[in-house]
Amino acid sequence: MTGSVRTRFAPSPTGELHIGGLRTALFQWAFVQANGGKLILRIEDTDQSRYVEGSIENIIEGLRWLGIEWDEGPDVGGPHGPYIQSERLAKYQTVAGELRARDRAYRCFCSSERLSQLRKDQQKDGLSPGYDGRCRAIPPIQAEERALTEPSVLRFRMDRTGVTNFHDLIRGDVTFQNSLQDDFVIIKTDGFPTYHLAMLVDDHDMEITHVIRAEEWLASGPKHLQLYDAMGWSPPHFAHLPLLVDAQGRKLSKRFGDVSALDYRDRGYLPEAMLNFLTFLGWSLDDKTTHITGDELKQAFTLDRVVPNPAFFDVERLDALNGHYIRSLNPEPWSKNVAEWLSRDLPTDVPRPLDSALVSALAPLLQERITRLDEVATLSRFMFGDRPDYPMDLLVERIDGDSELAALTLDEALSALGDIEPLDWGLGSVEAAIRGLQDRLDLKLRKFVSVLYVAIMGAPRGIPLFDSIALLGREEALIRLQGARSKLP
RNA sequence: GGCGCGUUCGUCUAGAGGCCUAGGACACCGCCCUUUCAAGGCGGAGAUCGCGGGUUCGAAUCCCGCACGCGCUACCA
Repeated sequence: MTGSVRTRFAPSPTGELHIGGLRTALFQWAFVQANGGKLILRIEDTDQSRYVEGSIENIIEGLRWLGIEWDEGPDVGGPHGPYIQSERLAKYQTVAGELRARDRAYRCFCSSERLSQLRKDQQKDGLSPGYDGRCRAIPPIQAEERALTEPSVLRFRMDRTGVTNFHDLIRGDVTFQNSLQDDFVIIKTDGFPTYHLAMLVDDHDMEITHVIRAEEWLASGPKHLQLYDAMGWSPPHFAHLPLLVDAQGRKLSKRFGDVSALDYRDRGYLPEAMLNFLTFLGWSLDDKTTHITGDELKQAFTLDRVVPNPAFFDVERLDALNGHYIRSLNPEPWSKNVAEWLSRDLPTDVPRPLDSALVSALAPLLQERITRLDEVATLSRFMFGDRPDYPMDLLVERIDGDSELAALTLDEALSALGDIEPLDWGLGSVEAAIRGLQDRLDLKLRKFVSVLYVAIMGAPRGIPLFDSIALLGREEALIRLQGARSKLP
């Protein structure tokens, strides 16, 4: 591959950046990086009715979150701008005019009612649905006259003979019968181009060499190829990426739930984890690599290692990866993350800024038992003045309901911890005191420690107990133990 | 309905005629470690490579047919 590779990510501003779109962008970015090429971001807003305010910002934010950078786009400019299609209308009109001059496009006055009735009839008769070419034969002069008073669209005159085939970089040769093609709309009643025309014009203008997009576009290949041919332009290379699907094997959609890229960020997924996860949805490096960074990916990516079959978006795997990356974070950045998510999620009555000494003491205790950052607050809110509320049953849940043992454990803990001089309070003394309980109760620590967990944090599981008690402070720890004791007979 | 694409452990994948009695990872199970929960270490179970025909000394890998799934079938992208 030469250094002149150019590809583009071309989302529609119809809402939030879709996770499937993110994966497409990631592959495009990796491809371009691996080949010393350029990535172009282009906004395809030719459907005014679907435009959603803020979409462009959301898309850009989502791409940046993953570390994807582009060389040309609406925000960074470039030599082929503008990069928003609604600002390039004149270009589409020019090409449409050229197509008409070449008799490859004609006005169509058919109403949408007639068109949908036509489709219904065709389907009923087992025919391939498509425009029947009713307006094909209207003489151009006559069509222009009618256009003065009647709404019309512009259709592309497809060549219905022979076949169209092209080489897909991922699937190999693909062939379509031209007789099954129909004359599709290229300029809508409102004067805007459809996707097919706008894409063609822009890809040509922007000197795109590789069109990398999702498989759902495969079937429109013939349309695009004929359009290129009609204009006498040479087409780019095509690569259709496998779809991301849900557990039922269907294309990911809102039905699936979390389809917005940034929602994953907001639920505590690390960009490194998401990048790693998405990378292996359809691509692999070799027979054993399961972890990869953006830097490694942009060195190693090749389209010929993309598989053609769809991939299930398995959140369990994302979770595993996220846990992996959380654990691999150095103390500094991890602590920063904890502070951030704590102040985001802790109840509002906990005063901010948070006690930074406490936060950094807490951080290492959390690191190994968290999958998503939004679990940080849940696991540590008991440390921030939030006395646990729990039913008595929970105290004895893991000791076979033995409330006598629970009471004894609490009494002994109260006394052992109470014996520690306030000045001696610390992890060492607390641990010694609790461990000392083993002799007094003549039981292994693991046999009764759950009672203490519940008393201190309100659950039989959580971050390490000794640290928690030490961090909580002597007074507060004793109060909680007493509180637990008072629930028992 | 038509056309297109796809089909290897539950999942993501490795595999481009003999290296495959099919490898890795997640999930699952067990053991170890252990202050709970995790994490970590070790081990296990799990795929007659969608099915049926060929070609070949030999096929997950090549060819043909079938089945199933998905995608497309808009004045949406």
